Amino acid sequence: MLAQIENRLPSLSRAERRVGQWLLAHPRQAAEATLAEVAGACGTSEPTVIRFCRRLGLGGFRELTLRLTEALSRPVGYVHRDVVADDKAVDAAIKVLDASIQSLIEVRAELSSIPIERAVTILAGARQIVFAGLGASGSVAHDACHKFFRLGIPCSALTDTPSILQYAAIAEASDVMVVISKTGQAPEVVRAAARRSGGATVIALTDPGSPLAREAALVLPCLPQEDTSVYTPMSSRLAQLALLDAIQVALALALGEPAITKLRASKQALKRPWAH
Amino acid sequence: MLAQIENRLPSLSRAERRVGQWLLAHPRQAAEATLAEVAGACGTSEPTVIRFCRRLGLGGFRELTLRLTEALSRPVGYVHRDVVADDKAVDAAIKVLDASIQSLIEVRAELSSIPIERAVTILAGARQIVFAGLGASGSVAHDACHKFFRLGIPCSALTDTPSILQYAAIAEASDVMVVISKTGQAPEVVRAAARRSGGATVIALTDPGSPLAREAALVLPCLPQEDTSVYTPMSSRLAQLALLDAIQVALALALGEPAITKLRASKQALKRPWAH
DNA sequence: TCAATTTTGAAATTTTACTACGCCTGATCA
DNA sequence: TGATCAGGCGTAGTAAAATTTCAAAATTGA
Repeated sequence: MLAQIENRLPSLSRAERRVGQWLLAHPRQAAEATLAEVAGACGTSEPTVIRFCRRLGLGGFRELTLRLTEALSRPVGYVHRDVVADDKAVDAAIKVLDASIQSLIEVRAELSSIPIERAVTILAGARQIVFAGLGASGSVAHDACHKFFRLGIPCSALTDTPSILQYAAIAEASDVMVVISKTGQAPEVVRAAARRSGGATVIALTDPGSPLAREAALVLPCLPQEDTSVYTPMSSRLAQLALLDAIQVALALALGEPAITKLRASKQALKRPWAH
Repeated sequence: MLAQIENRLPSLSRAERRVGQWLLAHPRQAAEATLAEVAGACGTSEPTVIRFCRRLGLGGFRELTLRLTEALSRPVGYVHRDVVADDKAVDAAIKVLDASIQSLIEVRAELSSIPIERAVTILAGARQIVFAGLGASGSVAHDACHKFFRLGIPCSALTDTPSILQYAAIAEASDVMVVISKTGQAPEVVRAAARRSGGATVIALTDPGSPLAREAALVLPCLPQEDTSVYTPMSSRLAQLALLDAIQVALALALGEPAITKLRASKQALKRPWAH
């Protein structure tokens, strides 16, 4: 539709061409606007806009808005396009979503090279699972904790340096410490993983080449995607969450009936517990 | 959109349900029809159709046709297949990832019916933003807090009932309270939103039909997808995170240079601060 | 410069979306 | 069982938006 407008542009009269140009420049706005608004924005009159529609083979203004929304909602693929300063809020939001979707698709593609099986084996034997992460990784840790404890496994989340160091000092052999850190550089966290007591197992969600990765029994790679743009949010964090989701489900399968029962019970408990 | 209609169907009155059913049965026809035609086809009156639109959170019939054409013009991808007990770990993981991707794609598709613009306007004027959520929504709150405070706006995250109630009692007019709750039923949280002091603005990330939604100045809908399978992880939570990402970026754009500078500085601060 | 033709917008007209109001049904309680 | 009330629903009216009419202005070709 937009291409068609552009095509027809040269063959139109001055006022109608103004209409076409404005539509191309503000398609989203145009799709929501009324006839009068469009005419006003183009500095022309309502009949001109209608004649414009007819000349494009449309029945009227009503049909124009339909064809426009259609054109705008056709997905262009989820390739990452950078957010730019003059994007409208919705355009920016779409770009951010696309980036997030893209990063999940990448994880999915890499899935077979991620040692999920081993992670599940290790976690299945854990006396307790401790998730550790600082800053943004802290919320990932919290989230993971919420998720895994529903399987009936004792879990906790540590999100500050002193707690992590203290825990490392008292860890036991059958504990599993899941350390989350995008860069894997934070020295205190690396130290905690290195000096853990009792030979607790460390699983690291981090950059495979980082110092933290070297201390871990198992690395779940978290591809360090470039944060080129200031606007880029941490979509790698979404990927981490999704990966942990996947592992949790796989773990539930591995644990079998008892875990499933607990899962079901914990879901049940949330079902309007406040009803009468 | 269509999914949303189907979702809402049971909670509608008889005449409105007829409208919804007809829309689901003849979506393409519906997108082109006029209000009178739809009313006629459903064997009901025009006001009923309009009330139906309003109940779905749309501005009116005009918006319904837009959302419908939108829904019709996009293909469906990553279909959700349930995890079954004899899946291998990787198979299960792939299914979980697919479900997550799908839920993000759905959010992306619904984006234009989500009042992002208004959310940005409200947040841009906030003296402070308080994110409140219990349980799994608590980690979403934490995450959001981490994200928005990097724009230079005072933020906090409250993840337990007493804190939330206490805060509600001392909220000020220019505060914004972002309440996160998938079901929107938790009575204490609803009470906190209802009894906030000083007329603070409430934004709710919740089911549009819930009690919590009624207390909010703005609802960011969070489609209550059926947790049919025990294995289904809370992928709605991923969607919430992604949506908040999008809003944060849109807000950064709206705030302009000062916020961008702070964002850049906060990113810079993370760049190997421990090097030499 | 003057018709012939096209382009354009003001105003009238029709169609469409929306609102106010009151009736009706079905539920609740005495 | 009957009175009362809330909510759902449609009639009829209103506002607004789209479309048509028509005449004035601009453009073109001699």
